[in-house]
Amino acid sequence: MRKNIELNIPEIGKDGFATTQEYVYERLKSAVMLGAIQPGTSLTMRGLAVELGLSPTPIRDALRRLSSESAVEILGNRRMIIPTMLSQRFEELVALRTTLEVHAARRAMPYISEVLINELIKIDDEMDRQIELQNHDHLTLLNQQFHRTLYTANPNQTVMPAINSVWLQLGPFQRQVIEKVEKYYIIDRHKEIIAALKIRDIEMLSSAVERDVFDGITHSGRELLKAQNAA
Amino acid sequence: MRKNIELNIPEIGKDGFATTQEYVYERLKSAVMLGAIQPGTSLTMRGLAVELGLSPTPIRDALRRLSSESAVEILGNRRMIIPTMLSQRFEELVALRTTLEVHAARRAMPYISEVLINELIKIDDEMDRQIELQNHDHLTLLNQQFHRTLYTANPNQTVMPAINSVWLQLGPFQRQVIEKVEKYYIIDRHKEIIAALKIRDIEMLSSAVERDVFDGITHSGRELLKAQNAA
DNA sequence: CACTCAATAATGTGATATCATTTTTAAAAT
DNA sequence: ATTTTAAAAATGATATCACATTATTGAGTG
Repeated sequence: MRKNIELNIPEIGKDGFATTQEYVYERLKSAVMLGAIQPGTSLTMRGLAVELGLSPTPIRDALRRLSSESAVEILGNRRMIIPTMLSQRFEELVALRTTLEVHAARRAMPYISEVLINELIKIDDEMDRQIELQNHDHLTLLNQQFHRTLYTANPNQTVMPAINSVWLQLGPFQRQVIEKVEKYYIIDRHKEIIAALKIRDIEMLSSAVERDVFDGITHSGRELLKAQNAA
Repeated sequence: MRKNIELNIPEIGKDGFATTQEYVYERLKSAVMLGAIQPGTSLTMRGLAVELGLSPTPIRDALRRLSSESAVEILGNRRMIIPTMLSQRFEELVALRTTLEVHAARRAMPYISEVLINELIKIDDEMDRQIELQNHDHLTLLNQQFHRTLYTANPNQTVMPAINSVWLQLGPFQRQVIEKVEKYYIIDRHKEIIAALKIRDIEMLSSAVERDVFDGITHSGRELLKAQNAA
């Protein structure tokens, strides 16, 4: 029997998307980002087509796009799965994420305005509220919104696609971390980032972003992987 | 009348590719990389399908993949073009390329072996031969092979897709630089990279890679853009 | 009970058809 | 000549179909 894939993602509604393919892409992307699809799950075009009530064509497009972004892995036998995390890959991903986000923040610095800082403060305030509610999905999205707002302050930035790809690759694992690590403290380094922006201190900004990435997933991710290896 | 797209790329032959889509992708990728398709050229699925004697389906897959990698731009009206280079985008791309390649080199350092160094020397020797022949296409490919060999020494690296994307975005412009800048010196920083690898000096490696990117395209690219703005 | 292997089902790929939208064209109007 | 505009052609998006390849199943065998 076919193993049904859980897509318990808030239905976004096909409206507002120019094409069906884009709708499927955004839906699957958020499912991967938020870890709604378990690593190891194999995806089939026809299966998803039935599940979403569409023809395989737009599904195929969306899956290809996701595989371009390393969000889904194409096996030799043409099967597609959400990759499982391994310790070495994890280390590479967080190192790359740090490099990319520090780069993006530094390149955004010249474009920081008071308006943008206020926008970031607003997002961060909303995050504080969601931390109390322990709403992890919403928190993940807000966290990404915070970082994306900062990095896209630079109107010519070319780094967001790479950052998105890394986020996608870490998404499913982060969900596992949140679920399985008991004491998952959300430490908010955004205050430091905002402080650095206010005084236009690029070195302080760099290290604040670096710490944000480290505290956000690196430490607890390593713990989970160590526990998995021991078992 | 339809403007025919020049695809004067050495026919690679459909053999050796698992799927037609992959063949089209590799063919178009090398065309973009080597600048065989002029920036501003608009690509149509049906046009390419006729040109390559295939159905639109695999063409579509390949184009979508290339657009995921920012090699082709999708306009609002669903048209696709090879993007033209602008000064600000160029600065972002070379800065990102530097960041990514320095990162990749540093993460590869622990995996460097004597065998790998010899492989790099072999590629570099071949480059020296091609420099004399002024064979720019072959040189570009060898240069990429040199860098890819270094970065993929790390078996867990996750940065190559991002580097490939940047290479693709700089490809068409680099061709223009080679063609239009009179004195296009190819300065070979690979000797420095190899020397740094031999003595396992990571800071020397970082700055050698940085200089290699700068000398390779940054300086002459800026000159061309300045000349274009003046005109 | 474990294993082999053939038949059956399911899958990804690529081609074709249809449709709404966009681009091109060329004739008409100024 | 230049602009307007309506008809024609071309295009991308999606659905459907055919086919070769791969996975699954289950009966037979040890």
